[in-house]
Amino acid sequence: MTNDDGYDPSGGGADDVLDGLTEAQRRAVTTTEGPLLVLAGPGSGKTRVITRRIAYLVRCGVPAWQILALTFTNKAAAEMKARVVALLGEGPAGRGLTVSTFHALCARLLRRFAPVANLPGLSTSYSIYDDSDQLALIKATIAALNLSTTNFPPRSVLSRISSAKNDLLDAKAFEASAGDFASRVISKIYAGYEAALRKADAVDFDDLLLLTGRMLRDCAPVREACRERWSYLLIDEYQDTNRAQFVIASLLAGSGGAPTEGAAGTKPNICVVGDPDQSIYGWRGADITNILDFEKQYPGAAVVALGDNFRSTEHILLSADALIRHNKLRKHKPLVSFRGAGEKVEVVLLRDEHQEAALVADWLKAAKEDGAPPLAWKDLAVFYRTNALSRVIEERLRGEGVPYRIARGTAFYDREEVRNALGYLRVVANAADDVSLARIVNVPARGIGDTSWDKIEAAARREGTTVLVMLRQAGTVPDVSSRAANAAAKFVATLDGWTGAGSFMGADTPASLSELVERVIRESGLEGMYKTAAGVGGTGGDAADASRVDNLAELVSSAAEFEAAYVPEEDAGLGPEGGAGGTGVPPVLRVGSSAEAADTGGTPVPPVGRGVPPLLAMLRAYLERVSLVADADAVDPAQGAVTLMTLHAAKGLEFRAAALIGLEEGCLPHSRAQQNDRELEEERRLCFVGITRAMDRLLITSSKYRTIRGISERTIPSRFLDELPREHVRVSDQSDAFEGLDESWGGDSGMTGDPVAKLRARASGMSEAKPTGPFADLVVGATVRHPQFGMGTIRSITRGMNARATVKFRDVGEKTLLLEYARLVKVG
DNA sequence: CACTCATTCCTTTTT
DNA sequence: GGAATGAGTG
Repeated sequence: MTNDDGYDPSGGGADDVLDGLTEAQRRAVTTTEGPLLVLAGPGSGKTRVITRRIAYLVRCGVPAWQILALTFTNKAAAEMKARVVALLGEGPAGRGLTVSTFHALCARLLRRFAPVANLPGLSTSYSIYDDSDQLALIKATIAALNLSTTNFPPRSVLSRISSAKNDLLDAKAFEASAGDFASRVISKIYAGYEAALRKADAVDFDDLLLLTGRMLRDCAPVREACRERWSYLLIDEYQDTNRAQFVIASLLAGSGGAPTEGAAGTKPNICVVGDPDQSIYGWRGADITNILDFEKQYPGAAVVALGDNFRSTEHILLSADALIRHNKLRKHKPLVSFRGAGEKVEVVLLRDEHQEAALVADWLKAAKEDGAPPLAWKDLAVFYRTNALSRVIEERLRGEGVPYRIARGTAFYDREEVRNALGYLRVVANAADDVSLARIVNVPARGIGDTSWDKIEAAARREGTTVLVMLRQAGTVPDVSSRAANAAAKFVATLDGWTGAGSFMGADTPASLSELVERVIRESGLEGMYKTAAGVGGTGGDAADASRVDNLAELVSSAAEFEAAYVPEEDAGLGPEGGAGGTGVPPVLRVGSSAEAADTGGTPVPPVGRGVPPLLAMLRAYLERVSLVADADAVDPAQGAVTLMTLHAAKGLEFRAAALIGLEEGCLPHSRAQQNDRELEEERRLCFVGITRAMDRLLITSSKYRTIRGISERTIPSRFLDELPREHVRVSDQSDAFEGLDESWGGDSGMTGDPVAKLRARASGMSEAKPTGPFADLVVGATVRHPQFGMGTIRSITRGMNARATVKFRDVGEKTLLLEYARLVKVG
C-alpha cells in the first residue's frame, strides 16, 4: 500500500524519515531506546509509524539484522517489509531485517534449535498439524482411551487443550489444575494427544508457541543466541498476544518475563504497538492485560497515544467513541477526526433479513454512485458477526448483479484436493507422520480401507513403531487380507519411488521440488481421480471437480515459485535475508558464541542443512511455509467487488463505505458471549472495530425478525444501538413499511420518539413478562427433578418449538434436555 | 470396501 | 437452513 505520501527514498539522513508525521507519531518513531508502548487508535497511521520507526533505526546506524518485528499475519508481515524497503530502498541498508509472524519465527527457531534444546520427539523435519489434523489425532486418542466422542466432543476437548497450551500449561500442569471429573479425563486425553504428536514428530499451532516459550525459558544458550542477534524488538497488535506470546516476547526482550523486580537495571528495547479497544480475540486466549499492564512490567516505559484519526469522518468516529466509552475495563484515549463532519451514521430497522438484504444492496449501489468521484465496488464492504448471516446478503447481491466476494472463502491450502496432495508430501518428508498417512493412504481408493488400516495401525502400536513401517510388512500382520497386503506393497513402492527409498538419491528421484510435487499428484492417482470426477472433456462433470484439477496444477506452480526463490543458506540461518557474508551480518543464528553459552557447555551446532539431502531440506521449508499461511492472508480488497466478511476479518482494513448488519441482541452482542462483562465488552469492541472501518459512510441495520437455524424469531434491537449518540446517527424504522399504515407511516426521522428505544422497550417488556404455555413454571434458577439424573438447577431455557433447558445436575453435571421428553418436574 | 441416506450440531478462528 | 458426521446397504 502506498498511502505513504511523497517520501523520497533516495534521501540519506535519519530526519527525512520523519517527514509528514504528527508530533505524537514522531515521538513513537524516535523513542528508540528502552521500552515503549504505542497506543494506536483506529486510523491513526499505525503501520506508517512502525515502518518509519524501523527505517529510522536503520538510518540512525542500527544494523537491520538486529531488528526483529513480529506480527500476527503473513499479510501484515509482508506489507511491513514492503513498506520498509520502499523507505530504505532496495540496497544493503535493510539486509537481514527480520519481519515475521510469531508462528513462523517459532517454527524456524524450533527447527533450528530442537536438537540443541533437547526437545524429545522433535526432529528438524517435524510436521505442523493444522485444525483438521489435530481433530483426526484427538479422535484417535479418545478412541484409544476407550472414551466416547459423545461425552468428550473432540472439538471442545481440543479447545480446552488449546487454551491450556496458550497458558503454557503442559499435560502435567493441566492435570494438577484439573478440578472436576471431566477435566481430569481431558488431562488424560491431553497427555495421550501429546504423546501421539511427539511420536509422529509433529507439533500443532499452539505447540509452536508453547515449545518455543519453554525452550527460551529453559535453554540459556538458545535464549542468549536470540538476544545477541536481536536487540530491537517490535511487536504489532500487542493487544492480541496470548500468554505464550507474552512470555516469548518477554524472554526475547530480556526482562525474563518477571514483573518489576527481575527487570531492574535492564532497559530492553521493546516497542509494542496496539489498541486495547480493538482486542477481539480474547476467546482465543488473547490476554488484553498484556498491553494494559505493559507499564507495570516495564516501569518507566515511554507511552505514546496516537488518537488522531485520518480515516473516518467525525460522525462515524464520534459514534464509535461514544460506544466504546461504555466499556468499563479500559483506558480512555481521546479520538479526534481530521476529516470533517461528514454524513451521519444511518441506522435502519428492518422487518426481516430479506428486507435487510434488499436495503443493503440498494444502499451499496447508492453509495457507489453518490461518491464524489463515484466509488468502485472494492471500496465497499458488508460486515456481520457470524458467517451464517452472509447467505441472504449474497443471494440478494447476486440477484441484483452486484459483484461481491467473501473474504472467508476457503483458503487455497485448505482445499480438500490441495490438502490431499500436501498429505502425500508430508509423508514423504516425515515418515512418522501417521496422521497424514491416514489421510491419504486410501485416497484415491486403492484397497486399503478402514478395516485393514485399523489392523495395521494396531499392529504398529503393539510393536511400538510407525504405521508406515508396518505397512511395509503388511503381509505379516495377522488378519490382513492378501488383497490389502498387495495394495499396501504397491503403495509403499510408489512412495519409495519418490524418495529413492528415503535416500533422496538415485536416477528415479525427482530432481526438483516442482517435479516432486508433479509426480506425487500424478502417480498418487489424485489427478486421475479428480479428472474422472470432473468428467474428462468437461461433459457431465462437476465444475467444482474441474477446478480441483486446476488447483492441483496451481500447487505445482506454487512449488516452482517457492523453489525459484529458495536459498538454502538463508533457510539454515534466520531471518529471510540473514544471508551469508555482507557487512557484519551474522550468517547464521548460532548457539555457543556467547560467554554464557560456553559456561553451560553449549556446543556449537552444525548448520541445519548438513547431511540433509537438498531436496528434502527444500521440501521441509516449503511445507512449513504452506502450513503457516492462513485465510486472512488472502483478504485483498484490490478487486472489483464488494467485500463480505465477519467483523473479525475486518480488523485492520478500511473502506469508503461499509454496512454493518444484524445489530440484534443475541447476534451482535452474540448470545454465547453475554456470560460476563469481559465477554460483553469484547462484543462491544467488535462493534467498535466494525464502525471504525468506514471512512465516509456507514450503514447499520437491525432486523425485527430473523431466521435462525431455519425458524424465524422475533428479535430485540442491540443494546449497542442505544449507545450510539443521536447527534451522530440518523435512525429510521422501515420495519412496518409493508404492514399497513397504522403506525409510523413516514415517521422515519424520529419525530415520534426514538424507534430503537421504542422497539427495545416493547420487546424487553415482552420478554420480562411471565412465560406462558407449556413448561411455564420452568424458569432459570428453578430447582427440578429428573427421573434419571436426579436433582438440578435450570441454567438456561429456550422456549417455543423443541424447547430445551440446560440443567446443572447435582450428580451428573450439566445437560441440555428437550423439555418435551425430559419429564422435568419443578420442585418446591 | 465404498457409497448413500439420515441424524446431529451449530460464534468468532490472526497461525 | 446447512455442513458434517455416522449408520446402513449394495
